[in-house]
Amino acid sequence: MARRTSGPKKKLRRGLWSPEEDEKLMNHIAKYGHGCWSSVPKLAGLERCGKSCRLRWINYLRPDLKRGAFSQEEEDLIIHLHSMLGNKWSQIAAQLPGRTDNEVKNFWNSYVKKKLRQRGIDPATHKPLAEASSGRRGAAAASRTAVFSDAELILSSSAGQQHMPPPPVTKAESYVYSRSISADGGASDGSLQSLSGYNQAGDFAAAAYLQDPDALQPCGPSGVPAVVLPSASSSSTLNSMGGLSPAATTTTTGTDEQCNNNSSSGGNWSFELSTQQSCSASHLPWLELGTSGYANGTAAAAVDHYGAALDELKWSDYVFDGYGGGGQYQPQGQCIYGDSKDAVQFADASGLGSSWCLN
DNA sequence: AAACATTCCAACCGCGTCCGG
DNA sequence: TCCGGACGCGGTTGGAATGTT
Repeated sequence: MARRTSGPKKKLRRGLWSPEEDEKLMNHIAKYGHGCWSSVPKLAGLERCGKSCRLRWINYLRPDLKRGAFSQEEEDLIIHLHSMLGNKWSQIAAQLPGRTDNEVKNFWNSYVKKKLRQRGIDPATHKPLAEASSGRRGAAAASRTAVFSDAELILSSSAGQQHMPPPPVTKAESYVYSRSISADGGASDGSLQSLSGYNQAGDFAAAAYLQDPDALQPCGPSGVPAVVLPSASSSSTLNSMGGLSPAATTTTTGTDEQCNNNSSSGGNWSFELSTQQSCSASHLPWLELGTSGYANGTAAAAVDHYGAALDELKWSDYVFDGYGGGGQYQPQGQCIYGDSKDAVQFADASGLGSSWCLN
């Protein structure tokens, strides 16, 4: 086991952080940014290791963190992303503004896992528990949960539209829960319907299909409209401090130091669609959009629509109550964020005007 | 009210990756 | 190319908070 600290230096504090320590760290970072984490404790007057300071900042002290319980939409998104990405908590958290990987991980382990198991779903594989224990009991469970096989997962309401090939990474398994599950099968309570976030209304309508987990990376080769949001678990942390517009980082991937320099001014958050290229959402290489939800036509129209709406959206709205709060649950409309380090993809999988993105 | 059990989450740990010297 | 420091990530743990008996 590696030494926890280097050399016979003075003993470093461990365990819970005191309010005084928090204040020191916050003050230091507010003034100077974190720079090199290993130097932070010394400069901030803390008897902690840099790693501990970094963790404390990322998971607790950052001003852009979203607090409180996970919303149903967040839960659905987590489940869906986990089905594709596995335990890539940082990538999952990158899709959840204001949430940290640690938070998502804890939420998963303490709540979602149990919930899925109660539904007869293996949280590790997102397949029926029945598959692990074959036999009549398993078959019954499979029937009860009505989870589709991978081959059936990628659905589109467009007749004749070819399914995308299966993701190349085996972990990437995505499927949906049908609402047509028998009433006594656990779906009637409504919770299962929303488990994957796909079955709000009647028949399965549309689902975002990620071609592969890497597709979550921003700015695919074809160059797509991007909306940049601060991530709770990324190195872009400081972009979100002090009122810096997330959009400011749309086309730049600055260093932490650069971020620090940009974080001094106040003001409202705003979103902007980058204008790198005009691009139809249907060209998104990483996303297949079901079309039935597009009442107004093309995916490109959706992008335009979002672009206009986002221009007026304040970050604070987005973070603190924009996540569909108060509105009808519309899980198909989701902002699918790219890797927070650079940019964020904005995607809609069902219909216009849906979801927390637009308030 | 006390003892015990369970849950939850902040923090720690170790490993992998990146990058500069 | 190698080495070491810094960082990021996922898994695990400790203990406070909460629930149950």
